[in-house]
Amino acid sequence: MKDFKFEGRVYYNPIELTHSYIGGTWKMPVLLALRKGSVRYTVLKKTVAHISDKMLYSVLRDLEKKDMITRTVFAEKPPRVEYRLTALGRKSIKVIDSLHGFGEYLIKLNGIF
Amino acid sequence: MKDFKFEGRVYYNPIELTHSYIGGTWKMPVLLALRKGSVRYTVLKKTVAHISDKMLYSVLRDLEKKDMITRTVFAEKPPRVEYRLTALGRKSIKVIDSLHGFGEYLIKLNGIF
DNA sequence: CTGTATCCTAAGGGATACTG
DNA sequence: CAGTATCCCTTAGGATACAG
Repeated sequence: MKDFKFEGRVYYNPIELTHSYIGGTWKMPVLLALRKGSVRYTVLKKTVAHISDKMLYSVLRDLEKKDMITRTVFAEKPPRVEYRLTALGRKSIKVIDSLHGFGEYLIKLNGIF
Repeated sequence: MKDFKFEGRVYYNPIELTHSYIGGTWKMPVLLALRKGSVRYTVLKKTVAHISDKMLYSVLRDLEKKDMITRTVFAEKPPRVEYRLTALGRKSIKVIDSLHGFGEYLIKLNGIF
């Protein structure tokens, strides 16, 4: 694998690029929370246990920039904003499921629960 | 999903546990470099482009502790040490391949190369 | 050849408070 | 309801040097 540049930084392999899209503690849980369809901010916050406002908003902005989700604002009062997976976001779900499955295997393996 | 404790820290979901096994910048590239069989330190270092001694040794120790790889020392001169995937390590390869595939898709998508 | 140890920086992420 | 802004701390990871 040759190195490559993308948006101002150097990557050494495809896995690093994947990390920038779905890496970190919170991106995957948020994407999973969107798998069933449109979800609004407050619901998202409740669904993704323990996430702070700061991390939720920063993850949402980042995923939006990377075209993994869309953000739709409804001109209502109080305001309603809904988030939804794009085609690329849906594609990532398969990968995340794989990670998730491995995690469940590890839980069994280690006798947790 | 309920929270759970494992080796002294709290996890909120299976994905966090997976991260602790194969997360970070280097664990996956190192595991991939071992997929074909036993590999010794120097070869590993060359195979995993750009990794420093510090990160390589720290990743190897961590993976060993988590039973993802084994370390075998041969009493030769100069010393020879070989690393190899365990069954659990081999299981992780499927997951990593999935991440890797997504990365290759992203590369195409973004017109890199 | 196969590591260890030390120092240092950047970035991820928690806590808290505030706003249209 | 749906964010933003600010402060702070921890940890991943780079650079460098040294050792059996």
